[in-house]
Amino acid sequence: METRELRYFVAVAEELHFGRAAQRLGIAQPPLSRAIQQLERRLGVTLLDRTGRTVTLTEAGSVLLVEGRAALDAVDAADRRTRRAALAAAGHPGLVLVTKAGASSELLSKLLDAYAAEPGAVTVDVLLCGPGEQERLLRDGRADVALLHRPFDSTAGFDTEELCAEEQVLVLPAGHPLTGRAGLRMVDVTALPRLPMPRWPRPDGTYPDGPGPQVRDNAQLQQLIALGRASAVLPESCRVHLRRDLATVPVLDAPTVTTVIAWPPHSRSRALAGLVRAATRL
Amino acid sequence: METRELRYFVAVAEELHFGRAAQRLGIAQPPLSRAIQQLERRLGVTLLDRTGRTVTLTEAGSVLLVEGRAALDAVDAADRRTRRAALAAAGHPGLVLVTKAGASSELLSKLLDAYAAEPGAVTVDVLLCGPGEQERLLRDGRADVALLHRPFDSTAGFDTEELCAEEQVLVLPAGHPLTGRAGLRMVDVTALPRLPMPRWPRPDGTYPDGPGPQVRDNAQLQQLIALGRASAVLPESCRVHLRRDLATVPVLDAPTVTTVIAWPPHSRSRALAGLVRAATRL
DNA sequence: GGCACCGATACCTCCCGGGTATCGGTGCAG
DNA sequence: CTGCACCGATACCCGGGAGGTATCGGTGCC
Repeated sequence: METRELRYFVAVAEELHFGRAAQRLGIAQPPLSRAIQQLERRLGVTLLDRTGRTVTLTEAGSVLLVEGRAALDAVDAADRRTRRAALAAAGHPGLVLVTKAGASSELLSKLLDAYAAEPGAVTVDVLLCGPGEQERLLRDGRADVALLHRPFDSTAGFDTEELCAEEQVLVLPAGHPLTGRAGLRMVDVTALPRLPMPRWPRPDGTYPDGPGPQVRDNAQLQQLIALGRASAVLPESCRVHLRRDLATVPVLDAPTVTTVIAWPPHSRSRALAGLVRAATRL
Repeated sequence: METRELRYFVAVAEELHFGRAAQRLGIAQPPLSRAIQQLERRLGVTLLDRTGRTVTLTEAGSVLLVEGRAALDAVDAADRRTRRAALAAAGHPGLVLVTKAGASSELLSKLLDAYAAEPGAVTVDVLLCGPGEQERLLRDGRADVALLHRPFDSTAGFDTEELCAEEQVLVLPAGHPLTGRAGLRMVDVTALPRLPMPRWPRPDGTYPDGPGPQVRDNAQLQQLIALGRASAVLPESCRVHLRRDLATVPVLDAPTVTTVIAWPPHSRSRALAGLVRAATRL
């Protein structure tokens, strides 16, 4: 199986439309149809049902969508990591660390300081991204190491080391009646129809349905909470960089958030090992 | 990057010889040379040093060897898992479980029995293989799930669940003087020049250097021990299927062996989930 | 210094990936 | 029910590139 075929199939499987997929790939529709047919013939498997006017994935097709994406990420990772290894050999070493924008900033700066103090430390570029993007960046080689937050982020397929665990708090506009409470339960939180949880974009840019406002970043979220249009349950470490017009109340039965440092398995980089060592010593 | 290019590069990187690599790939040498050059040009990276008569890997080349193998495994896995998904959809479901030949046989049979008793259980094909091959089989899709033994096997990149931990014992010919001891230390074991540890083949079929005899499977190993030509440190569960003319002595400071059940991340199979559930309930 | 070895180059062929034009089936509007 | 718009498949053509053979050029060893 060639990566070209995989890329073509993934495009069709995502669009469920040969014309749009071809457009996205920058080729005409007929060659795309033929490539998919050839792929199906070589695999001996029907991947798509073209019944009438709609295209749907077969069982095997959805497996290939998932596995094919993973394989393409692995190929991309090979490409990028090779390029970066060449740069590193040419005297420009460096690590790319990715983490969710606005999370664990305190831990992160402590980590960077601790690592920078080590002998032989290397420049660390920090990449901030939206929720759910980190795993992708780590898998396809755009990043070398990530700070992930269980249970929100999946650590499947990575090596990890736990760094810290923290409870979660409900973030409210200052002066809200609940502010006086010493602790809340999740049922109390979901019983706040006037302050619904905001909706974050999915990796593809669309938003899930629900009552809450759409939100794109942390500043937006805080403003909405301050305006009394939303509330949010966040790890307690968020308090240090919260606006002054917001208050927090511990949520006693919210899941504990564990911050972990994660990296792709089989990493052999000396610099990465040093960073992980520095992290575990924090 | 196309998988063809990756396959070519991996062949050359493993052989460190364009002629042999071309032969292995079933093509002539000149197209192979050109393909590698083109790959280097497209990456903008020198992968191989052709200084005079020998070919060596550059730093970037060794990265691409490791990453490229992983990527090719991922592509193979996509292929195989898609085929198997089609078979499963056609009414022939089934799981392939791989484990080291001669290890954890008791645990394995208990696991298979427990799983078979579950409602909706599916046929489980058991694949036995040599040491170090399991991870490969799991990564490239030839197996769905594995029983691995830490710290011998690496679980990097897989999801795992611990099943049991056991201490290790030294296996000796019956009647050996040490047989009477209640426990040993590793220093006692390495101080047995007359009974050296055997040498197992590496994944590529070659043997490491050392004083011990070469050994290919469990029966060979036991015969060599019975003959007084070798000894071995093995998990204590091996005792149940040991020949009668062998004896065991606990090794107190040998690393604990943990048997884990491992599967590729992102597995969405119902059958696999059932098997893992059965395993954790053992 | 000659020779054997090995990767690179030159040059040719043919397959296959991609393009355009068109067909054929499906579902919706009027 | 009929026409039409939509969409994937087919027919056919073209060009690039992958693969083959012959050969060159550099290196190291006898």
